[in-house]
Amino acid sequence: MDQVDSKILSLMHENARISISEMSKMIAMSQPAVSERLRKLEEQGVVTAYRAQLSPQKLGKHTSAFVMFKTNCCPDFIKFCEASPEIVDLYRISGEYNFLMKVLTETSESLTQFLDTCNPYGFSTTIIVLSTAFEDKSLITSKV
Amino acid sequence: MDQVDSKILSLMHENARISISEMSKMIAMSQPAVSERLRKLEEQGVVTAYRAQLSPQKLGKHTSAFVMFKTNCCPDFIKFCEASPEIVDLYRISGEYNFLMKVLTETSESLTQFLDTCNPYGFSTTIIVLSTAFEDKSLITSKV
DNA sequence: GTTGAAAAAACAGAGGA
DNA sequence: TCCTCTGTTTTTTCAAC
Repeated sequence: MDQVDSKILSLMHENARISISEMSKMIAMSQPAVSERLRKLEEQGVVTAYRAQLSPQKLGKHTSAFVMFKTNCCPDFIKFCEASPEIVDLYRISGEYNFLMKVLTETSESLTQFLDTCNPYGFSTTIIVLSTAFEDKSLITSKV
Repeated sequence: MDQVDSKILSLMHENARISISEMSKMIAMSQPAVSERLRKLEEQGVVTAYRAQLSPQKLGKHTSAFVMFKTNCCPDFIKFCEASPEIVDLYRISGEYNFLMKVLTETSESLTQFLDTCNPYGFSTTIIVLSTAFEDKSLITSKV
């Protein structure tokens, strides 16, 4: 992991569909060399996936919320969460609550309906997202 | 936005570096047709970005937390957050707190140091992430 | 790490259901 | 309108160095 790798990761964070040849021009290195470095970063698990980022709004998901949950049936609860399309992220947390999840629903009504389906598993507190200032800031501080 | 578009978005969520030609085989449609559909989805803003997903651990970020913040100097606070590399996500929220942020730091010590830098802006509550059950579940429920 | 040739993919235009 | 077919250009892969 040197500065060239950092630059590759930084470019890939900006646009994961950039071609290897374009990257190779930007970092002044031959295309097979860049290709091999990227392959190694994938192999080492530094790059875990390449994902298209989709607009929730354009897909009809207009309500976003974080829900903190307190449950004592963890394995079942995790299965339930995996099967719930509304839940995009699920974290195990410390403190009064067990879990924190990010939820996307069409409307506040469908959020209510979703919360009702969670009731059998325990107690929750819901934090409504009013707006997103920014998301997915790069983990890499690339020089050059 | 028909089922073919859904399938394209689903494939792109799984692997954003998939080639158009491979997708065209999978959905039994010619390559220019798939290419044009993807172009339109980008143009319409359904696809907002393509990002490499990086492993925080492999980049030395071993501590993950959500921090709720209460501040009365919003514009300045947002600028501060944008300039803080530890903060990857920032949301405006309803309730007792103003903001919710996701923070990644190297250790719990560096999390403490980060929280100290936030002090001038208001009050915070920190939720430590013990583990991630899952993240970035697909927004698309693609048939076929 | 570079170069250069072969294979694959993306692009752009013409024409058809 | 949306798709397919086809030829051209670009990119990727793989050999040898």
